[in-house]
Amino acid sequence: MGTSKTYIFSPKQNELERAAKVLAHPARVAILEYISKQDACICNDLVDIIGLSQPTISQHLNEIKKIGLLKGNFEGKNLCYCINQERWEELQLTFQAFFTNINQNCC
Amino acid sequence: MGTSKTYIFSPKQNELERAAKVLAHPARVAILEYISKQDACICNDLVDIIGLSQPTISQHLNEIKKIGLLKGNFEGKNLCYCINQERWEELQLTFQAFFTNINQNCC
DNA sequence: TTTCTTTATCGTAATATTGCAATATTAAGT
DNA sequence: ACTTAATATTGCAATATTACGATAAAGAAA
Repeated sequence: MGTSKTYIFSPKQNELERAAKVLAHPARVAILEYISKQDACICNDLVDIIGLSQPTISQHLNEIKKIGLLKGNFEGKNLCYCINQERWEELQLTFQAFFTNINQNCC
Repeated sequence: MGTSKTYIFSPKQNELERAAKVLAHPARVAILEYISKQDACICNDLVDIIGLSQPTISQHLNEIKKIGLLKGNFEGKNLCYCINQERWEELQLTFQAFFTNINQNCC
């Protein structure tokens, strides 16, 4: 127990769930908002901006990375990354599709 | 620890996070998809359709209710409820707004 | 090479989430 | 009142998430 029974559900349902999970923390929302509004790659300073410890920010960034929302250089001292726009739009469509299907003939 | 530091973030960021959290489980996605595609109120049978136990479904429904996505009759034996369309559109806009702001002058 | 800066990983503690069996509740039907 | 059917609540076990101090790793700069 404690684990979601993902195998019961469709790939699309699990994909939406995975995308939603990334947005299901205000720090990740804040990080994504900040990066997506920058004019260039971001190369540090997230720790100061968000206000969580460096390890915590690192973990959150990793979650965002895992779903493919970041692209850039992830080697060496100074990271340089930004939003992976293709993936961004893909997820945008995923949410859009979810919210678009709804009937209203009811109570 | 184990608790998100929600007080660090803006109301909007926390609102998106709360909405995302509801979608951050495939069962809740499935439940919402099913209800939103019905032509009328739903009055039972979710347990059979989703494939989780009755208490578990009840808990998931409660999470969905808490964010205001369901309206209807919640008293008595046979529940009858459907999507609260106003709230649905509100959350749709919340996600839309989030995904709309993005710059692309980068790597 | 040593030092400094930046990011990642490890280890751990606190809390949250998920799931279900057992039980309670609620109201309709008899 | 008694039974039945549907949903809610309780209690608990397993796992996941969040956060951070300590430490490691990887370059850049001296």
